[in-house]
Amino acid sequence: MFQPVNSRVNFPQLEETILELWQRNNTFIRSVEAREGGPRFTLYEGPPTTNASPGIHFVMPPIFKDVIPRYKVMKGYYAPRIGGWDTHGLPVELEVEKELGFTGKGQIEEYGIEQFNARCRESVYRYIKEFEVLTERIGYWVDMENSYITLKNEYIETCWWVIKQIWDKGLVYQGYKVTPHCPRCGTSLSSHEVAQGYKEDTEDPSVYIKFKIAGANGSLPERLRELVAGGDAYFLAWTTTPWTLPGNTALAVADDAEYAAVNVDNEYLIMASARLMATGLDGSSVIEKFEGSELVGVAYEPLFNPHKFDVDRRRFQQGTGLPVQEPDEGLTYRVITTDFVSMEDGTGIVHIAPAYGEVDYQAGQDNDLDFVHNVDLQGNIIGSYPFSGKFVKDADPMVLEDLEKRGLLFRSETVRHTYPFCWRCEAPLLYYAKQTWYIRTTAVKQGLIRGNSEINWYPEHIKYGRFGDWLENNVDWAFSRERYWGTPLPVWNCPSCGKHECVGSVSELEQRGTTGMSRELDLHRPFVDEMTFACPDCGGEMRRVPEVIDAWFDSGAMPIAQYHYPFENTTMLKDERFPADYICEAIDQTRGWFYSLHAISTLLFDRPCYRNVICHGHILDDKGEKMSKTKANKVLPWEVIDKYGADALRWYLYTSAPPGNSRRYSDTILADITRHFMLTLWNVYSFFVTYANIDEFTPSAEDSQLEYSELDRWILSELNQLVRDVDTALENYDPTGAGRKIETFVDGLSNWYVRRSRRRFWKSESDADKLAAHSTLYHCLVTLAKLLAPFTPFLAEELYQNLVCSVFPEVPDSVHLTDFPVADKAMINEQLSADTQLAMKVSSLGRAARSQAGIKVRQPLSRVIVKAGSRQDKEGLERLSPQVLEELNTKTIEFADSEEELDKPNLIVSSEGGILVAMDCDVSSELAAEGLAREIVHRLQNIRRSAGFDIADHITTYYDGGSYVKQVVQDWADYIKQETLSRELVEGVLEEDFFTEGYKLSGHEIKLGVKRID
RNA sequence: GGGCCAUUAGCUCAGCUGGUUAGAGCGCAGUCCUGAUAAGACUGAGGUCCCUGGUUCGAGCCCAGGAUGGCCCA
Repeated sequence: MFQPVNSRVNFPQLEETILELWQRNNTFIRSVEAREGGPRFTLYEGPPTTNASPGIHFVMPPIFKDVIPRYKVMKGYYAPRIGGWDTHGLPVELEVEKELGFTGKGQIEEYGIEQFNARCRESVYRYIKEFEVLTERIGYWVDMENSYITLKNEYIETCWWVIKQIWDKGLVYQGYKVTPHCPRCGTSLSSHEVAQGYKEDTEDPSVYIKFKIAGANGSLPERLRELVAGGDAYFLAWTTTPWTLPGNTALAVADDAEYAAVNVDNEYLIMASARLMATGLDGSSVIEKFEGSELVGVAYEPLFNPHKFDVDRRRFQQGTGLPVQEPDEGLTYRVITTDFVSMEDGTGIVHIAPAYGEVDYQAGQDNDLDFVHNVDLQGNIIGSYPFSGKFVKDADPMVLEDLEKRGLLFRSETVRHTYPFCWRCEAPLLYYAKQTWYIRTTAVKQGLIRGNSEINWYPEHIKYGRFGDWLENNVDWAFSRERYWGTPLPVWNCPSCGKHECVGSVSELEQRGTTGMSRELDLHRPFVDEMTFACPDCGGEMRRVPEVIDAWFDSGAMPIAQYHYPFENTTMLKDERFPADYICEAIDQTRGWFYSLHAISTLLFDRPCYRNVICHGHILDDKGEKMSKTKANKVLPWEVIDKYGADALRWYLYTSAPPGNSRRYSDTILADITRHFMLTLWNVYSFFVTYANIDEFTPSAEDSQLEYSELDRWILSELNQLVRDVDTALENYDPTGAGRKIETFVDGLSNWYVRRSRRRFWKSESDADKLAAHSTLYHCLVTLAKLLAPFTPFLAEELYQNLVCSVFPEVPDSVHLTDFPVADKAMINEQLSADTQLAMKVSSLGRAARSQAGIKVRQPLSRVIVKAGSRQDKEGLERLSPQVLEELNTKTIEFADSEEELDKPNLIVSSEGGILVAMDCDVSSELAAEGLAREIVHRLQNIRRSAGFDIADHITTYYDGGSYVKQVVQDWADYIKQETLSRELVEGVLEEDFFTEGYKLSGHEIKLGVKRID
């Protein structure tokens, strides 16, 4: 006996009991260990950052990670999977800052780095708990007891080792460069972090500024000198960042463009001719025209002479850096030429502030320009400007006000454009020249590209699209952060002689005679900052530089850091733990983890560290918009799981769209999936168990003796095709294709096989045909359980436990310990598949014809006439005619050769795709009587059901009606008895304790009553 | 400004190498069927296959340009 199965099922509840079963039996670990000795399959866990409670976006990667190793295990692979948590970095610090109510870095230092970092540690462990609970609940099997955690000393030590390796290759350097800087977090961001924070439609000032040409300068071109002599002349430049104007040290023109001097209110403004129209100055009179090259070298007066505002002026000098310049009251700057002057926006004259733009900095270097920093690292204006002390964005209007007073503001508008913000704290980023530590990834660019050629990307276009392009445009990795909670950069500096040393391990620190290591070792700040050692060159005291490293570096080092290589697990590079067979994360990781993994692996080993990647899109809300806190459109995973269960969520993610696409989530889709797929399968299962228990069917291991019907052979053929297709799809990292095939199969199983087979299951006699039906359906369900195990592990387990474990005590005690099904090619019959599809089509057309004629299916008809599309089709239909006859409730099937033959008044025809199906709608008195008999059976069944009888209960049936009704009941007595499990049919009075109902059927009054026989 | 992806019914998605009248599920209206079914069948309404050109005997599919959305880069 199988456990009885209720057709009403609560999936979330069911899953909870399965979870307990797995826990009790230690099923996950055993599923891994059972395959020890098999070929190894390695998954790398991309560690989630544990800085907040997990949202629905968190469940997408683990669900796609899970399906492949589960499948591989069933195929015999040894696939231990280790979890991991990304615990360092800005996001964690921000969470703690929020808790403490901090708004800037200064408060952290006041609070104390030791306490601050302790809170960071506490915070991540708190969130790790939440992630663990959710991970388990969604059925993601990963070893969380041995998870790697990036904050551990061992993990950090490996990161140090990696940096030392790169250092020794001469690929770590400190550069004075313009980097995207977050004034709130007080640190530079790497290019992949910046990428995550662009906001479109950001409103900024759009201002046109007048730069007065210095008349005293003698080097003016002839025509310009005449111009200046006649009145004030200005260059007109455009900017969206007024706060950078005090840092202006040059104007740039395109040397081959035409510039015009126009007369505006008796002043002369010079700008590109091509931009006159866009600036609205095309109506003004053009006084003179110049080539851009003619303007180069022309001097103009600074808007703000730095010396008047107590700000240093430096100058680029080849080789010597940026020495401070002497004060100069009569300071002028000059026009230069560069190749990035746009004629698409602005005035064709570009304002250059070398401290605040990458190209500006470059221009400064190339032209030995002056360099003025008028902003500090917190984004506040320094010096003694009228707007000093203000945050740059707040200073913007004050800068303009000041310029307007002096008549230097030509026009002030606003513009909407795309601007980068800090991906975490949303402060506007400032491009800011400062010193940062870099890894020279550009030195291994060819290796990065070559390695990528060996990686399989799903979807494929990522390979030479987004990821390939990214590698082609590789820039050096700015990997230091001026922060607190992170892997400390293991570089020590000697203040006396300037020597830098990189430390690659704890033992190296010890060997150097490092002081400050006495306490219990913690490689984080501030403890590591207290560790000092003597400079090998001059004997000075070497101190660690203040920076920590980008947390992306941590996660990118995980292939080896999770094993504390090379300090432990020294064989890991050779025993198939490296590289990974499979990783899976969201598309935004092309510049994140996918890159940091690839970069570090290439730098260290000159080879990729992963072979196959599923790169999935994002979950959007039901309107196709990104889920975000501010929009309040976030879907919480727990709500979904508590309502529909993890399997439904998993199935949705696998089958609704290919993983590479972004997808819209809505609650109704989960409801739909539950009804359409999960419950359909469940009902087939429940149907099977119901009848198997009634018949005391016991599956046997060998079923070769069975007499399969055509229908059985058909579904078994479909099943074996399914096994083959699912296997192939999963082999090719295509869970979506595999899942969709399973869906189609389950639909056919339920709505053709089971529907067509019902009679075989409920007929009274237990014959060979019934046994074949039971065996076939049993085999389908058991195979489905195994096929579904990687996708919907809970439902699969439930089916397996009840259908298999309860019968065969010697089998593995979980579906996840079984082997993946193997297709029996001998069972595949393509012809039968095609024929059955045709029979379905003909049945469908026949029903359409009946519907047209208004004759219900319960009324038998004499014949159906089919004009098939081909001889082959006709033969196929002939073979399957019993199924068609039953489905259409007709006595005979005939075949026509031409459409004309179907053109008769009693024939109602329906057609599609060259197939014509005609129903003969003449209802003889015999057919009418049979129809009435079937109608009576149908009514009796309904009474039985509403009376609450069990399917197998026997009854006595009472009936009353006119003579025609009585005659029909007598003529069809055997049939009625058999169908309704009636012992006898009693004509006459209906006693009150019976269940009775009265009807009018085909114009005849009839009363029916039933009573259960105990 | 550049790159990648998507755009097919009200919604979610299929659509093979270019080949007859472009499909499914959900939803809607109606009819039917049903002792496994929370299901199923049939009919109907619902399509400018994002747009504009081009290649071709033939384009949802190939090519060019553009639009919208998502992601990424500047």
